[in-house]
Amino acid sequence: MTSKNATAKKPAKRSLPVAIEGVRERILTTAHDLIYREGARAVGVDRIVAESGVAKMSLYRWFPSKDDLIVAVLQAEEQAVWEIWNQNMDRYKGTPLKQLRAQFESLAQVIAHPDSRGCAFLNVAVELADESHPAREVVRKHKTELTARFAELAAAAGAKQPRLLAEQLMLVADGANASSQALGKTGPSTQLLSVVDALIAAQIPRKR
Amino acid sequence: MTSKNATAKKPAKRSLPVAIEGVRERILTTAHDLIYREGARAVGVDRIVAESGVAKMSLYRWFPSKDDLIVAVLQAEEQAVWEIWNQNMDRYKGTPLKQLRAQFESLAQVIAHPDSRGCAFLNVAVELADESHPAREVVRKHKTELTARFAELAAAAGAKQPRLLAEQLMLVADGANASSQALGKTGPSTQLLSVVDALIAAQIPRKR
DNA sequence: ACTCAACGATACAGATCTGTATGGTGAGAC
DNA sequence: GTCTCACCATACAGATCTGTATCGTTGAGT
Repeated sequence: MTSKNATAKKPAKRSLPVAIEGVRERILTTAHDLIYREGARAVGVDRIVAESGVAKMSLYRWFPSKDDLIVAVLQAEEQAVWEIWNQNMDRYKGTPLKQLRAQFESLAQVIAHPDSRGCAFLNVAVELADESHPAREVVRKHKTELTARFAELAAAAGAKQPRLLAEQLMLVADGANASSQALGKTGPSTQLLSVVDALIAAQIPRKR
Repeated sequence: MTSKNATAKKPAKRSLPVAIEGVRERILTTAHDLIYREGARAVGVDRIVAESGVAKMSLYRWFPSKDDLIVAVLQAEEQAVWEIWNQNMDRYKGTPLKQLRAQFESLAQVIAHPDSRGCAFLNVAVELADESHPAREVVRKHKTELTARFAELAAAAGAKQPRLLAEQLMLVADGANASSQALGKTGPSTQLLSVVDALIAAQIPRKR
């Protein structure tokens, strides 16, 4: 634990130009990349330090522990997810059914990418089995929020049971992510959209 | 690597009564349990040795390396899965649609159990990111076989596109497992059967 | 010009990991 | 009785892990 700076204040006290913000960001970007590709447990801080080209003490200045770094990585991932989400929302503004389906088209594309290793949140949840791990709370929070937004969209699209449809969609979203890791990107994960369409068809009568 | 016994022969050369078979089995059972509950990377061989009450050298006599032990654990899990599968098949012999649904009722029960930590194969695939890891082949093999059996059942049940339905079902099966780890056993994973029914209804006209 | 803090570089402490080496014990084979 | 081998117990080697300590440098604020 950091002995200095008992008042948990960020080191950048006077200004935060390119240099200072750059170090933290570089660490976070590298950690995000490595942890996603190889796993939070498989990647050590020495590796993150080496590949981000910073000093080890710099990492521990910005992140009190590796666990804190993992939490920060997931929060960064969450931000990236919502950016894509919002892009899809903007593109089909006013047509909730298309917005809903666009999110899954987007997910299907991400999963099909060669570098994809599924859902970063699910992966961390599997690797850090202890549910009291701080990173697990980030996972729960994100998945809960995602489910809520699906429910909103489902309601706006005229679903008979929006909450039910939202949970069904979460199930298949996680399924596509997980399955793509077990059986590759040409396996069952390619059926994501067909399942989504079947579930939507069962709840939203006509339209489109 | 084992220096002795270059001819990869099992140590039990004359007889294998309770004592000899017992040690290997105890190691395997303990490893299965620990690895499933806490993760293959989180659990060390020292821990497995301690909790199974054997000598460390006994572990390395039966399993040349930890990776080999992990492979053996997955193979044992696979065997356990097929036993449950066969029980469900026997119970509804002659009615493929009921057999198919029974497999998912069974899965739903397993997932809902307090000690469940999802699918052992998916978890290992996430933890061991390197797809050339020997354990990953066991995962692929199992999931491929499972998909094939779903397709057989789907065809027997009269599905229009059995292979498509099989892959859809694999997707939701993996989804229920994964989601139960992220959002708990009261979340989207509880919708497994409702999704399965929707997919079946879309492919199998009447019946039942 | 002076100060101060972020930063790089290196070394280190202490724990933990996989795998090996070694010696003692006990039970079945001969 | 003697031999053999699976097994237990312990210690160890060497690598790797998280986190800390230390020193020198640099660059911006005053």
